[in-house]
Amino acid sequence: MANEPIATIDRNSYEPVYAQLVRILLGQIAAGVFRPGDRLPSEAQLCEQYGVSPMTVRRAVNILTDQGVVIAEQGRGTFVKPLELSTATFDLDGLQQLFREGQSTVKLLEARITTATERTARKLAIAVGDRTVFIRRLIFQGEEPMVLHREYVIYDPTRPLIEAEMEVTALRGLFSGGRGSDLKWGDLTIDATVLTEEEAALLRSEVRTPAFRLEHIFYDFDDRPVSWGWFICSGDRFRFTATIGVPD
Amino acid sequence: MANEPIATIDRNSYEPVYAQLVRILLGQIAAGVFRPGDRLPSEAQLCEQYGVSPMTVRRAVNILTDQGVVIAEQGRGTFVKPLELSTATFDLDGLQQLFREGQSTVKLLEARITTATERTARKLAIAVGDRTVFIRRLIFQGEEPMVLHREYVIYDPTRPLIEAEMEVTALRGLFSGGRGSDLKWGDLTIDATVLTEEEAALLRSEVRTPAFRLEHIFYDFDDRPVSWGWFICSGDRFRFTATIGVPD
DNA sequence: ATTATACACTTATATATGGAAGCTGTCAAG
DNA sequence: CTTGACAGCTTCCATATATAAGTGTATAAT
Repeated sequence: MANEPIATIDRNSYEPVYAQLVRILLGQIAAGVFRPGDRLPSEAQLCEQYGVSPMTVRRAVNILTDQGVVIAEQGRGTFVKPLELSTATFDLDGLQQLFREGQSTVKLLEARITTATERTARKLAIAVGDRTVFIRRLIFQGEEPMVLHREYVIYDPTRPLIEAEMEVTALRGLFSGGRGSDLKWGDLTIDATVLTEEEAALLRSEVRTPAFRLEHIFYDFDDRPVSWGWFICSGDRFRFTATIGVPD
Repeated sequence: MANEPIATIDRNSYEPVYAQLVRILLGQIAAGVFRPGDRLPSEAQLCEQYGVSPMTVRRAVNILTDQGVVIAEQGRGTFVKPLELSTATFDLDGLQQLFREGQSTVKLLEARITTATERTARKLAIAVGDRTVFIRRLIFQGEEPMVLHREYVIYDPTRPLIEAEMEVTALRGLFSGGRGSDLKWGDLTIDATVLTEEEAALLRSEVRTPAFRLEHIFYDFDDRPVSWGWFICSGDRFRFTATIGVPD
């Protein structure tokens, strides 16, 4: 009767019991009731304290575990994890918001068939001289040019990919998951770079402004590259953020 | 008898049944058996096909769901998600590897007590002129300087934080989760920048080389900032990578 | 023709139960 | 003092069962 928890489970809530338990435990960790290194109450204790079944407690603890908030050691207990920089994950929400709600417009600067250079051929796993489609787009937010996009797509007359890719909505589809394309997976890398003269002019910025270069290669279900390209984002208009630990 | 799965559950394996099921389903998605937009077999069908209980199937499907590979719609079915750029998450593994296995050494360049400037005071939520500890470190990989670190820590005589922070192992602790510090959470942002003259000299690189600036603020359990600082990583030695979709 | 109901099928949640595996301390035998 | 067996705790895994809730279709009533 000593450890009566302050928060209780609301059986009439729409929020499932296991989710309530996750929320309660997260709140206690955030409030400092359980600190890094501390042991959480055992699952049996949690069952009794909150009046729920073992499987429900297990589910809640599992969620905390693969959220990286706690670590469970068999035979010893469940412990609150200390801060780890390496758990930080940066996502592309900032970039994605660009393509929401029609606040952005895509202007097609160029789209033509070219022959692959040595570099392009290597990236796309084709032969030098093979034909590719080169696309250049500029993404505006209102009147402001925000992102420049260059992309090489393998030229394949049997596929209607070219026409689809050239549509202004193609980019949006990539971000918000539109049509089920025949792309299986992709590799992304972020590099630090500076704007070239051409890029600075298009983005209405100064030459040599620090910028991000988000490179992407997409593969089809035969694991063959389909497209290679990159986004150029001026560094004074973009940043990536992450939060580690358990904020309020 | 039509849909006998090729892979089966190994009851004698150390790998739990639910994990085996996750691996099997991921493999089938990667192999193109189930393509974006397709409906997975219903949970009841999976139960029968693999001879496992509903709860086990549920657990496997749940894992796929919060891995973002599939999306489950109540009453309709579970569907394979198409590629989404926004699901890409970049982690700091590259940076973390720096601190593994003693391959890196930390050289303390400077550590002295200063008074907060306007900018520092704002970041640390203190008054201008309050005392802080300024730390400058250089992280080497072998003979090569890789990362420059600057940090302002609130000066608090009651806490032995200063001595702890000044140890060369302090950085490693932050990355690999050493001692359970009294830090509750932190904010991280990545900016694009270029090396200043001082930074270029220390990192043995050219001035104005593109670089990443990883800024961090850590808070204690009273939600008050404890330290503010940033890492400078030359762009030709660092990049962030991510993979989306289901590769082999 | 339109609307309402019923039914089949789906995922979502929660309970009760049993056992396996790992850690830790105690206690007795050597 | 050391070693080994054992009990009691922990998390981990899997099953069987029941209820709830969303979706779509077929059917019956209006």
